[in-house]
Amino acid sequence: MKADALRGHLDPMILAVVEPEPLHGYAIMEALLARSGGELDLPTGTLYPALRRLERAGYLASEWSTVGGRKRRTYQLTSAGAKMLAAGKQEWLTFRSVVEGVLRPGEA
Amino acid sequence: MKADALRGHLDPMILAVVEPEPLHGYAIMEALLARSGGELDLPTGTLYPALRRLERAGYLASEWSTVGGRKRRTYQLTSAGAKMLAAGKQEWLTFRSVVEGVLRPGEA
DNA sequence: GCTTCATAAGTAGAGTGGCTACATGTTGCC
DNA sequence: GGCAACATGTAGCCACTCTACTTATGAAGC
Repeated sequence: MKADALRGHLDPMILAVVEPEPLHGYAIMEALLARSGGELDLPTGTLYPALRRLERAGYLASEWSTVGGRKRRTYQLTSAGAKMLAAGKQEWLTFRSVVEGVLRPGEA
Repeated sequence: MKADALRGHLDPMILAVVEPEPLHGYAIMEALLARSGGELDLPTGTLYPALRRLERAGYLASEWSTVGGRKRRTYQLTSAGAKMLAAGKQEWLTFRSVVEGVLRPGEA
């Protein structure tokens, strides 16, 4: 999977994995990896800046904690983030229908 | 639909519309608009550079012609382009399953 | 004749966001 | 002592889409 493909789709995916429960960055990486069947292996240089961006934008809120001597920054969805996630899901459906309307992926 | 969403997905879509028959730039724009149900209205500043890029890469071949006093540059798919298109369709299926695995868009 | 829209192709420059590569530190296993 | 996994982060690159602009013809409306 090419890198650019992710552009603009990563944000809702991050919001989606923290929706059911707050997670720290490393756990978010693992959740994305698991939920994508091992396909979505984000480099830290992508994830951490994305988290800060989402927090600055008000979609996530973070809190520091220490577990077993390791510092963690745990992110949870804000109400604005929940709205953004819902909008993102809707946009995905539109995007998908656009691409498939043009690509007709069945006709290989 | 946000602009970035298109990133990395535009190329296969362009290849897809010129697959059945060669088209010139303006006609490609219209074909994309039609096939996407009016959603994909590309600015010329996106399309024309993309076409040149795809030609430089060997996926498209172009030819000038004049129709009704208007100059047209008609693009057709090369065999490398056809391969690229097939690969692009496959990649789309992977990408789709990754996003939907993470997003679970049904659970709105 | 003049304006305006659709047709047709292009360039310049900006912005953004995911990437590579690097930096830092802990815990636990061999 | 050394390495893997855990955990967080920054700096800078680069590719692609965008806005805004330029050029030019044909047809319709007034």
